[in-house]
Amino acid sequence: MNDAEPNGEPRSYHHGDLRAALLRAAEEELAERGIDGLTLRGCARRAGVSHAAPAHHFAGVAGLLSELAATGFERLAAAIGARSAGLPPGSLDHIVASAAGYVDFARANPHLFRLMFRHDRLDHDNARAQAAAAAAFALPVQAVAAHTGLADPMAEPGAQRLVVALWSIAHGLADLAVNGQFDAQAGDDPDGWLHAQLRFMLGVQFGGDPWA
Amino acid sequence: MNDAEPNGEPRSYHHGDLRAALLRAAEEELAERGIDGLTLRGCARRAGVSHAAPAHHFAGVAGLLSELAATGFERLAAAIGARSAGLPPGSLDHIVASAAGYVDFARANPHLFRLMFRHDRLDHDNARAQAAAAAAFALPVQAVAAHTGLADPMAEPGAQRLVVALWSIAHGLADLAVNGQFDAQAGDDPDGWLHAQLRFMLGVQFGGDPWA
DNA sequence: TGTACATCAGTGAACGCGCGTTCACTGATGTAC
DNA sequence: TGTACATCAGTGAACGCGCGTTCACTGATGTAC
Repeated sequence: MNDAEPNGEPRSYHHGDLRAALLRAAEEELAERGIDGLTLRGCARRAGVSHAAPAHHFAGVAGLLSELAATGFERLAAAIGARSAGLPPGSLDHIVASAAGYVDFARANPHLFRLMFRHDRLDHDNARAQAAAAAAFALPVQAVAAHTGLADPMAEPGAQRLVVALWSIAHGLADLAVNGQFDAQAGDDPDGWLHAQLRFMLGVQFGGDPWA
Repeated sequence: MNDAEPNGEPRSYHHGDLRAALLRAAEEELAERGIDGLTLRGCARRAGVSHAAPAHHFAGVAGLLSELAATGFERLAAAIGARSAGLPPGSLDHIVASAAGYVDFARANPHLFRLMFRHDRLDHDNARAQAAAAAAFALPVQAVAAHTGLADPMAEPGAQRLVVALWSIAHGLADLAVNGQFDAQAGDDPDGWLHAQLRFMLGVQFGGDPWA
């Protein structure tokens, strides 16, 4: 079957980069079958390797899922950063773009997004996942810092509420959208509908004119 | 073992109300083991009945979970109604109380709350679950109708955005809280912290003075 | 340059597990007459 | 009031399934000398 690399070279006994290949396979399994349909054996199968091989690279299915979740948080942060790059830090445009990055990431990777919050399936002390999550959660804090001019928004109750508001609004809209709750309302332009909704909500919270 | 009812009467061969007993057992299993730890066999075990008995009452595990989810939506609507009852319809107090009912229900029933949105585990066409979900989702529409004076808020873009804002804010805060994301901020009074946060967010959206 | 050896990364068979489901069955209940 | 019978709601054994994990193994690689 899969005894050759894409370039046509025969595959050696040693895979060479099985760990990365398993992570790719796991992400595909996740996208196709969902979190509960993902198994170590299935990932090994997809990677073209015996079912016992993953044990050499991951601490069980929780270890593999945690690495996937870490990747998810890293990509989430990257998506937010890419969206808001170039916009004036702390501006409403910057904040709306950040939230849009959050929502769009969730919609593009629904199962990965859900996995990232499924603590029951993740290794509680995977260092990379914890760091990636912390880095992603730091983004709304930075946005509010720029918006308010405060060095540490979390130390000031009003600014902390703004941070939590930003995060909750993006997360709530993303989660409901991922669950298909807006299918009836969003019509044939869900992107436009969701972004208008975000701009409305954040415009009110962050002081712009929401009706503009 | 469990061959007697709580009142001491010996249990007959026929259970009498096994369906209800299985639902109770299922809810306990759900609370203790989570969605993925709940099995038909486990529910039967807890109800003190053979593992094949549930097949007489539910269409597989999806059928049982859907009934649980339906109960969840019914209780969610009841919790929201109980919280906001007596407050002036459409007032900020009414809206904040409704959202607080949503958030508190989620925190009190984390696994049930998660189950209600796990479409992959539910029967897509369970009539009771669909009706219960629709009834719950009608509450924010009614709240905005009272707030704006519009008969059908969903027909007017601005009011529709208010409905979605109310729902997203409550849902986002609830979901993040259930996932423990605010443990660091909420301190030793999570109720007070969450309610202050809700009042802040909704106060901005619904026109009161959020700093009051 | 060659050889011995340790280490690493895979294989494939085997294990036990709990699950959902099926099946023939049996005890209990209700109804017709 | 009694009897026959159909139906219902449970039982318990059995099935096949895919899973995670373990195990002895083997091919490939790297290193010491």
